[in-house]
Amino acid sequence: MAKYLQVALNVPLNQTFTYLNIEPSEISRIGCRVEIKFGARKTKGCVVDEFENLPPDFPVEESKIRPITKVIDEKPLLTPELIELAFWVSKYYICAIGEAVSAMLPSAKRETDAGGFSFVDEISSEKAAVLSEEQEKAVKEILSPEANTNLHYLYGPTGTGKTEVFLQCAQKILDQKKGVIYLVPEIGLTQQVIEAVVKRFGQTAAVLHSGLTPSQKLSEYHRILNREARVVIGARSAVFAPVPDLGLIIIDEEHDGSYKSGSTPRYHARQVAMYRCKKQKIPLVMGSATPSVEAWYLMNTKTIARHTLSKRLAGGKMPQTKAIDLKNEPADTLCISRELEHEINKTLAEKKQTILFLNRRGFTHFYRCRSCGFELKCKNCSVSLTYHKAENRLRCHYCGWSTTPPQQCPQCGSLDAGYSGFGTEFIESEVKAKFPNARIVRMDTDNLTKKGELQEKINAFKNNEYDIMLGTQMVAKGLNFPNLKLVGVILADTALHLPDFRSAERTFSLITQVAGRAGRFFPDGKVLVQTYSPEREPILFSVNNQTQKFYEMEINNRRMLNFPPFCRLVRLVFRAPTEKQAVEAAEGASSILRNELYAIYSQKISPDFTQEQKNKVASTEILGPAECPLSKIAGSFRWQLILKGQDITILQKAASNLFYNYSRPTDVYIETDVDPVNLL
DNA sequence: AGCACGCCGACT
DNA sequence: GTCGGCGTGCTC
Repeated sequence: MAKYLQVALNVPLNQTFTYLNIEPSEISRIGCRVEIKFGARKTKGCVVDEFENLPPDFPVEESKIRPITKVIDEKPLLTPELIELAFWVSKYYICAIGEAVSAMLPSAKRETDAGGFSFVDEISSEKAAVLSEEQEKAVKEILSPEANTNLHYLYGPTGTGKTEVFLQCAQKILDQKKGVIYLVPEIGLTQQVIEAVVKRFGQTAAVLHSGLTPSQKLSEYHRILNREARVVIGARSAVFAPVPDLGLIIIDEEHDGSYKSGSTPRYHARQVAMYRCKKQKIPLVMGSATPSVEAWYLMNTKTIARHTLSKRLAGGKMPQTKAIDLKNEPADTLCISRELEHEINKTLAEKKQTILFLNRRGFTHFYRCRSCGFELKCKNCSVSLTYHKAENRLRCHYCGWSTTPPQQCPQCGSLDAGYSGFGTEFIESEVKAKFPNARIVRMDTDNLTKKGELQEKINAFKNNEYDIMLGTQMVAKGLNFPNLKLVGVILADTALHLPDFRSAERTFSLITQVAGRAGRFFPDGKVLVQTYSPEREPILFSVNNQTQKFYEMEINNRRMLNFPPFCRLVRLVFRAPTEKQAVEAAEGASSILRNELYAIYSQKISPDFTQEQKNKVASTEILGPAECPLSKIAGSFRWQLILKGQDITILQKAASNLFYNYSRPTDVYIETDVDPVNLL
């Protein structure tokens, strides 16, 4: 047994700590949790390395090394593969190694989720369906050892049978005695996929979800480690499942935002999966009806192999989809247009169901012309400007540029222009007033804090206990209601106006996904999309089902404005109890970063850089400081800097030097976000 | 991040 | 004279 153990602790320090090993063991302790004394407190850590002799340049005196209190795990919880992955996560996402390790361990504090699942304990093995020609071909190509790439994408509209392809790929990997990780979005509405996996693989499956207690999760880890469970299904953090002899990772609904972690380490499960699969030389297969723009671009450049499913299996037609131009509605219209009202009444009369969808809460402060729909954007960044009432200015939250709100619309000259919007509560009252006899259920995250309530409401709606469901994001995902006939999007523009360069992508994806809910069971299913901007591409292309055209347009925009996938971003958020502190911290950091980049450029730090690399450093931009669009959260003021450049390693180097060496004032916190998914 | 140490103000 | 405010600094 090794004399010294290197222990990673869940503290924001970029180092490990050395302890004396006290418990003899035949096997290596790497990957085991240990209990230790750290300073004055008792805490837990994870062994990431072990050795017999201290290195000659060991930083502290040997007498200072304390023995561990005890070994928690007799057998390692993390394999050497995962320890290596933790070091990669720590370096790539700029977090302490201990923070990366604890994100992988079952005892990690529970990740937030909209609600837990409830599961059947009964195991009814379900047989594989017969594949269509398209599906057969996809399975074969994905698992082909001769494929040009290990990255695969299953692209196809709702109802074309992606799940069955995933399941059969998984089965073939199991037949090779290898394990599978199957990732699904975080939000509790993908229960159908989870049930399908559990039904297909029975005892061989392990489900990692947020409803599990730490001890339940630990027991699932043991089942995974001793090869009892070979298919692991779960949300984002399941990408770290310690599956021995991993053979495949599946990412369902790849476009979904919940694959990006919102707290340290801010990893993206897709990025982690890509790294893990590349290291293990195994395939990664993603799937969606609305791939992320990055993924689509990588398919175009053949970095990811595209496998298209085009045929609707159940025979259901795509629903009839139509945009309703709110500019043509009478002035006293609130949120339900005449046509939508008419269709809801028709659906109620047929005893069928309606879903009304509002794609975002809260964001009401954007400038829009109520005559032509024109909205003001930043001249530098091409994102929507946010109105600040106190100073009466419109401001860009990427670069800080600002302008006074025009009195009349710059495009059509109308005086009926300003800032506006509405939220779920308001719509609920209008729906209640308009359809007094309808049974209405509202679903948004505020409304569903209790665990299990979400699933109850879904089941109740499925059982026809309600006529109208009113909800945000969550109703867009993976739900199938046999009696659903009408889907109404209250205001498709709301996501468009988010001051974020991905707003077009999100708008397109949301409308397309919502539309996929209707018409799966009714040939005359209908989708009505209310908007002030029916001519805007994300809305136009989703309503007309012109997927290719949307991606072409959006990729061109990203290229012109130099946003991902044509550049890389690192975002730094400075949080402080007063605005002054946040601004000053961001300004201080900004000048340090400029010096940092100059030092890298002038080869003080990296004398081995080539001219090409130097050029990349020189073209790196620092945007801001600017106030975050969500300028105050839980009493903290938030300001941000955005690093933009061609080479992610340069951005990471500058950001990590800042993060670990900047002696920040007390009360100021820095959040580092590599490859941010949103900039709010 | 915690937790201790340490040096100044307002209480019994 | 003590209790306690949070600035600074260290943790194998």
